[in-house]
Amino acid sequence: MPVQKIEKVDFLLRCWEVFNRQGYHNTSMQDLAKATGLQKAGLYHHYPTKQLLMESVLDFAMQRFRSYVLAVAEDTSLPVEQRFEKMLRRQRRLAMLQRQGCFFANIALETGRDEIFNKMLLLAMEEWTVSLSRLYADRFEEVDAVMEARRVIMEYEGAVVFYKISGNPQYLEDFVTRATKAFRAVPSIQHIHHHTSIGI
Amino acid sequence: MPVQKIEKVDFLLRCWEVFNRQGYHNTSMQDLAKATGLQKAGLYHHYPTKQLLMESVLDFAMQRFRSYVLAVAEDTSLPVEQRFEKMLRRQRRLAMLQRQGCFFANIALETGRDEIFNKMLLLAMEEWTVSLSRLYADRFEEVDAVMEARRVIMEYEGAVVFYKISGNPQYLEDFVTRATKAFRAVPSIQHIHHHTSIGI
DNA sequence: AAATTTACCGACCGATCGGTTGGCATATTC
DNA sequence: GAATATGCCAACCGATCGGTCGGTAAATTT
Repeated sequence: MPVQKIEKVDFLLRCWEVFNRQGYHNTSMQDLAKATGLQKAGLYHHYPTKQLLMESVLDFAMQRFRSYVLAVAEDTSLPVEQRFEKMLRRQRRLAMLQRQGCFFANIALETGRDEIFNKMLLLAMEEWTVSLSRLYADRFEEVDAVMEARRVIMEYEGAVVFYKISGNPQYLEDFVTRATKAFRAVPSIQHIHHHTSIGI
Repeated sequence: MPVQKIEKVDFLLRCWEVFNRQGYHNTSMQDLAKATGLQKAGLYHHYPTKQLLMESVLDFAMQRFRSYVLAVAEDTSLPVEQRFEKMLRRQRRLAMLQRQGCFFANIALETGRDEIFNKMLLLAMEEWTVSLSRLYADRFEEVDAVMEARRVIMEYEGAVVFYKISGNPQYLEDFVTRATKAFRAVPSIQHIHHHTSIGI
């Protein structure tokens, strides 16, 4: 076999950048070819359809998100408050790269009704939620921790909407400040593993 | 001049439905023609470009949003807590029509980087914020009322993302419940018009 | 060294894109 | 009733869409 013109990781990264900048429908295979240095037919050698290529890109994006953002939650060398803030700051930084916002939300709102990427997208959002909820674990019971984590992610997604149409990073900055402050304000409970049974 | 095939309001409504269902880039002039009963060239008789047609649709959408959702804030026949909940319930209902979510957010995330509709979109979001913030007026100082209103809208937009990829209305329902409960929990202050000047 | 597998490309496909043109029919103005 | 203005459409434009095909050149297997 001949030499590759581009490594798989580089290839997916370039595609991700284009999809993130232009959206799914507004990105053509021609655009992706140009961005990766291949020809259009070269893309179809590796991926049978645009949709399947996008699924690979989504998968790749999730891996990167996992290692760049979600991994912070597991870094036990940092106190939980710092982990929380660091996670939000990394989310924020991602959103501000080229002012694209949140890749998952972009694709979610654009293609949600088509049901083509929803399974992957929901999986990503729920994994994100679980990850963030672990930081609430010593402050809330599990159900509440998950709900609060989801609420914070929702607020983040909304902040991204404001940021994206205004170009003003203050919306994101305020979000981080507000959420971090609220997190610190919740008192830590000593996590008594109380099963709800009473008596006997 | 010959008879019109369709009233302007009906025309814009049909276009809005299509744009809301399919997004901006994924909607063709052909699609709009079919939805309105005209031919493509007929559209171009009224609007010189697709972009300008969209601007009219955005304007129309804002008018409808104003009268269906924002107007609730001004309905002084209802106590402020009920106005608040009614507004959120109407937002929620709008998002669930055909599961399209929030029209403004859809277009914002799809076209935000293109800078073509951002001015109108930001105007819409800020008008929404101001409207909702009026309900906080007897609970917060103005700056805080605006910030809290914006925060609730952000949370709503995030809830819509979850709803759209899951099809599960519970995300929206929980949002309304949570936000309404939080609103009721804030104590009403007697709105002393204190200018920040001290002494003299 | 022959056969096979792989990475890739130039050229092409029918369909559709946003947009244009010329003209027809109807309602209004004069 | 002639002139004008309007609402609309059939047919068309070059460009681009997602996707296909036949082939070439290089690395690997045999």
